[in-house]
Amino acid sequence: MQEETTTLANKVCELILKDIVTGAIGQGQKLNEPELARIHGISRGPLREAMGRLEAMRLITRVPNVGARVVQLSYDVLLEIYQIRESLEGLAARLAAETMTGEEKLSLRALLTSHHKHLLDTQGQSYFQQEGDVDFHYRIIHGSKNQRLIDMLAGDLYQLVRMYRYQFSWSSNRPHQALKEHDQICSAIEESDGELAEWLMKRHINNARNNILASMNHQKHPNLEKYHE
Amino acid sequence: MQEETTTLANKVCELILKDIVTGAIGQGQKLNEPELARIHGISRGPLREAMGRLEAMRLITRVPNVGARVVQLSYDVLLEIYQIRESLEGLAARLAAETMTGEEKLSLRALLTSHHKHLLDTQGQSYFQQEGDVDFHYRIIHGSKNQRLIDMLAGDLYQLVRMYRYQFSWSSNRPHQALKEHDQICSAIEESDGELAEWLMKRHINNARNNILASMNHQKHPNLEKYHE
DNA sequence: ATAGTAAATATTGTCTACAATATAAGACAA
DNA sequence: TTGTCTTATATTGTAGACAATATTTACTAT
Repeated sequence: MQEETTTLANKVCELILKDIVTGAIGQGQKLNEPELARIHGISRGPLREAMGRLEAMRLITRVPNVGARVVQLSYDVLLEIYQIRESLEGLAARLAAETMTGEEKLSLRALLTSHHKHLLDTQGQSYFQQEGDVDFHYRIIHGSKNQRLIDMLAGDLYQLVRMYRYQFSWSSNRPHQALKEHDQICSAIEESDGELAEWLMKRHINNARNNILASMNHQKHPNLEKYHE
Repeated sequence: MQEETTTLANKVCELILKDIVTGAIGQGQKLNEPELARIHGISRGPLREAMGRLEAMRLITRVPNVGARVVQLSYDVLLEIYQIRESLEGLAARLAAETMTGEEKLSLRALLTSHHKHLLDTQGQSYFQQEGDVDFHYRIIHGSKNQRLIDMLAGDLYQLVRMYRYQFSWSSNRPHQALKEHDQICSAIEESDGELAEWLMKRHINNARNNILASMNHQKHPNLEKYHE
């Protein structure tokens, strides 16, 4: 029983998505259709379809008759995203607190326990911290049970967040504090206190936002050298 | 100076979008590619690109090797959307209050004045009320200056809201109350009181949501007869 | 040298044809 | 009649060729 009925456009979209998120295809870089098609061994038809999806999730921008380029990351856009995340993930936390099952809550707590353990073992190794943060938020988003909300947050928006994490070396340098905040949010959810969960999540994301703002003062343009080509 | 450098896919996308929103292409209806292409006098290439965009804004759903269908509207999804709107438009109202220029504020007030006038003239004709409501929210969304937020609210999400307005005959039956709430929001914005603007907007949308919930009890499935084919 | 213009090239947009898959129709057995 | 299998049809996915637009290059005039 193979559920994976997919298409060339889907597969290539995934591949290009990864290259853009990790920076293998740099910011602002032009996407040449014949070249990309040749690289992936497909024709331009499915390639253009893949590019259409990347455009829909705003990882590339297209101009008619001119072509497509990878978006340019900036602190301004990052702050825009965090404003939106604060609102939407606050909502997600409230809904999660109201609708998560006992099983889901236990699983969420187990996730935090493992994060705590890893944090002690590795003295806050940043890579794990990043992925762990993504996991935690991911769980809560899905716990909201609001499909549209899930699509918005866990779909397009998070690809951009991942892209920033890879390429904007701001590297959450407050792992212990973040974990503590996660713990508070988890507790509120366990007690089905939606109002508190929302408030804590919004503060948590706002703290992360302030962390970014602080790092802006140190390194104004962290990766201008990547604007090659 | 013609700025409208567009493409066939763009134009046809607009046309099909309109047909879906207004119901000319009914809910759940299959979209046949050769047929649609013939109707619009284009080939399947640009048509598929147009359909990709409609899929991205979640007006149609596609299954590989099977095809595309118009989404089915439901009260559950409508409530999901209103939860999201409450959060995001609340944020938009706060940002608008903080960043709108004096000129924009004057224009917003003028809009409300004209709405008030029309409401008196027509005794709350519902069509105008609907469009007026869209206009008001549209202005505030753009006043937020957060491009990502603008795209999310004024782009994909509002097409769905429009679709519900056309096909889910819930017809805002509280025009005077809604206008009064708009007036309050506008005042908060004029005074640059972001916190109040956000709170008022959230309550405004929550009221609309409750209005929908109330109508759910009267007419459970308002347009099941449209599920033809 | 530089600015402007025209030809040449490259890239994107679109169409047509073909391959792969799914759906519908029909034949056969229970 | 009903259910299943086979065949036929229709529809979607993909490839390749052509048209339209943009970009680059080369050339001329100032």
